[in-house]
Amino acid sequence: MARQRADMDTIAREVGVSKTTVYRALHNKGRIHPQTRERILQVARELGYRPNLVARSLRVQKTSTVGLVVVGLAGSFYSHILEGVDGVAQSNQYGVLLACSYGNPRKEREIIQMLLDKRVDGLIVAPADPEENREFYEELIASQVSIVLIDRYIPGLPNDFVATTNELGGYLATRHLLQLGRRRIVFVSNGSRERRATSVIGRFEGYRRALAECNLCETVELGPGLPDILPEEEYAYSAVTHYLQQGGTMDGVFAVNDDVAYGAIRALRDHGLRVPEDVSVVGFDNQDTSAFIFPPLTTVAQPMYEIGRVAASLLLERIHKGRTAPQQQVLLVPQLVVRQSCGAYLKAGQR
Amino acid sequence: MARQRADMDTIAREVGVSKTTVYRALHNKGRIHPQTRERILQVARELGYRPNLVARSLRVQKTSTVGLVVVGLAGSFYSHILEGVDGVAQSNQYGVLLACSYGNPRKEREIIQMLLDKRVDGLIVAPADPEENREFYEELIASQVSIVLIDRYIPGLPNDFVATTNELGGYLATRHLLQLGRRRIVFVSNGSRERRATSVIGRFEGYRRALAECNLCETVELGPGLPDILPEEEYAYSAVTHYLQQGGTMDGVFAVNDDVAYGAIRALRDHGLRVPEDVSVVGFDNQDTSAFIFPPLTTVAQPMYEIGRVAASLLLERIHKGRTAPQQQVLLVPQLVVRQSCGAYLKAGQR
DNA sequence: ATGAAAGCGCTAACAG
DNA sequence: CTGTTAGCGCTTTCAT
Repeated sequence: MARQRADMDTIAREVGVSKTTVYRALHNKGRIHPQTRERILQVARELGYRPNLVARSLRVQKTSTVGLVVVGLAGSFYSHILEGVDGVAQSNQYGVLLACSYGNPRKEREIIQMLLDKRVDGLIVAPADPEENREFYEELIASQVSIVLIDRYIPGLPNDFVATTNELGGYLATRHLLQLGRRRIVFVSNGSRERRATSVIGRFEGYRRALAECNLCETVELGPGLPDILPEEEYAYSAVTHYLQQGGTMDGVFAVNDDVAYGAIRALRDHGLRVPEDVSVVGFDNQDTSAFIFPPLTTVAQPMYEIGRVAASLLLERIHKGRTAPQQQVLLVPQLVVRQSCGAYLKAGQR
Repeated sequence: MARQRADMDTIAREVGVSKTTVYRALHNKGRIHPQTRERILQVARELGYRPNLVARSLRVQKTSTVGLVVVGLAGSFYSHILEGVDGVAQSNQYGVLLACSYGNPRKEREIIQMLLDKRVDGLIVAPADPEENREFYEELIASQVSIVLIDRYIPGLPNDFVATTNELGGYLATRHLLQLGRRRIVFVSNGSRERRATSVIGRFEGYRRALAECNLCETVELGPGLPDILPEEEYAYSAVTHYLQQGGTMDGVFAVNDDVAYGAIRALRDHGLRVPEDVSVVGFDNQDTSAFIFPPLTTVAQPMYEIGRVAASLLLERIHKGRTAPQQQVLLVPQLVVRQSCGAYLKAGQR
C-alpha cells in the first residue's frame, strides 16, 4: 500500500466543500453545480487522487474481485481458461485472485477460505477431487457463496458449472480409432486422484460406449494400480511399458490427455512399435504443441478459452442476480482434430 | 461478498465482553483470562466467525495481496513463473491478483492503475515494452510503489528485477552451433514489439558475441520488416520461408524462442531441408513440450519457476523493508539443453 | 445544490 | 485483565 495520496477529505478541504459534494462530483451523481464539479475534478487531478477501492469495498460490501482456483498451471490447459476468465474480468472491471491447489483438496479448502476471507464476490474453481470436499462445497452453496465449477464437477451438487462433454470427446476419439480398423484399443489414464475426476470418468465412458457400438465389450485400462508419479508423461510411459512387458497387445491407444499420449508414444517406440503404422494414438486437450510433436498428435480439442469465458460470465451473472437465476450447467462440445498419430492419412493412401 | 456471517461485535455481545477482548482472544495478544479466551473462541467457532480481511486491510493499510501482470498466458513460459509466485505467496499468506496485458502498454497501465486502486502491497510485472511506459514506471517508483520487473526490464530504471542472463543464453546457443561446425547461422526473431524487449536484445547480443569470437562479423536476422502476425510460430514460418525463397542460405538457426523454432523447422522442412542434417536449430525457453517435438529441440532452458519464486521473495522483502533495502537485480543463469535438432549426436556418431 | 453524520468491520492507543 | 474510543476512506441517508 504505497504512496499516501490524497483522499476525498483532502480534496474537500482544498476546494472548500464537503466530502459528499466531492463524492458527487467524482461519480457525477445527483445535483451538483457544474462549476463546483469542475473545480473538484480539477483539484482531484492535480492531487493525483485515486479512489481507495478497499474502503469502497468495505462500505458497499462488494469487492469486484473473483477468486480463481485451478489444479495446476503446467501445460497450456489452464492457461487458456485463465485467459478467458481474465478477459471477461477485465472488461467488467473485476479483479482476479488466482491460486493453485496442486491437486490437494486440503490446500484447496484453505485457499478458498482465504479468498472468502478476502471477500471475493464469487469463485471459479476446478475441484481437485469429486468427493473429498463435497461437504465443504455443500456448505458454501448453502451459505449463498456464488461459485461456478469448471472442468470437473461434484456429482449431485446443485451449482453452476461449465465443462466439455467429455463423454462425447471420449466417444469421438474411440470411434475414430475403430473406424480406422483398430480393434484392440486401450485407455491410458493418469494417476489415482485424477482418475476420479468427472472429466476423466466421462472420457472413459465415451470410450466404453464406442467400443460397445462395435460389440466390443472388453475395456482395457492402463494405469490403475501403479504408483502415482509425475509428470503424467512419465506415468503413462511406465504404464504402457509395463503392459507391453507383460505381453499385453494393442493396436490403438486412447490417452486421457495429450501429456499422457506423449508418454504412451515414447513407450510404444521404445518397445519397437511404430506410431501410427502399428498402433494408432489419440490424445485429449489439443495442447498448444501437440501439432508439433512427432508424429503430430490426433486429439480431442476442448474450447478452453471459451470455458473460461463462459464460466466468468456465468459467475458475474450469478453475483448480480443472486439465487434468483436458475443454476446453469453449460457443456461445450469438443472436436476431434485429426493429425498423423492415428494413421488416418496413412490409411487414406495419402502418404 | 456472500453470507453475512458473524462479526467481532456479534461475538462480543454473545459472550458479554468488549470487542477488544474478542480481538485479543482471536489473535492471542496481550493479557487475557484463559477462560474468557476459551469462551470467545468457542463462540467464534459456533458462529462460524471469519475475519473480514477487507476491513482489516483498510485499517492496517495493507492488503497482503500482490499484483502480477504478465504479457500473455499462452505457452508454458509464464505458467511456470506464475507457479513460482503462487508458491511464495501462499506460504506467506498473500493473495495474487493476476492480469494479462496481452503485450499492450496502454492496457498494462490500466491494469496497474486498477491494481493500485485495489491497494495491492506490491507489483510483479513483465513489461510489454521497454520504452512506452517508462515515464509511468518512473512515477510509480518515485511514489514508492514496491515493484519488481521480471523477464524484461526498462533500461536505466532503478528498480528490482529478476530475469535470465539472456546474453549468456544467446551466446551458449550460438557457440554450440559454431562448435558443430556451422558457419552460416541466422537469428530468427518474433515481431516488432517483442523484438524491442530487453530479453530479445540480450539473446541477439549473445549471438553476435559468439559469432565475433569466430571472426564472423556478419549477423543475419530473419523477421524484421514482416507484418506482425500471430502466433509466433507462423511469424517464424513466414520469415524463414521468405528468406529461403529469396535464395537465402543457412546451416544453423538460433531461434529467439521455442515457438519460433517450431515454425522455423517447419519452414525448413517444407523447403526440402533436413533438420538437423542440413540445418541445425537451437531454440530458447525449453518449453514443456520441446522434448517431444520432432526432432527433439535443443534449446536454452531458463529457470522459470525460479524467476517467479525469486521475484515474489524479493517483492515481499521490498514490501517489508521499504526503501531501505538496496535495489536488487537478480540474474539467473540459463542452461543449454542439447537434444536432437542441432545434430550434436549425429556428429558424435551416436546416431 | 450542498452538508452532517453514520457506519462498513476491524485494529490500536490509551485508560483503568 | 478488560473496556472505551477513535479512525482507516469511502458511500448513503437524511436534513437543509
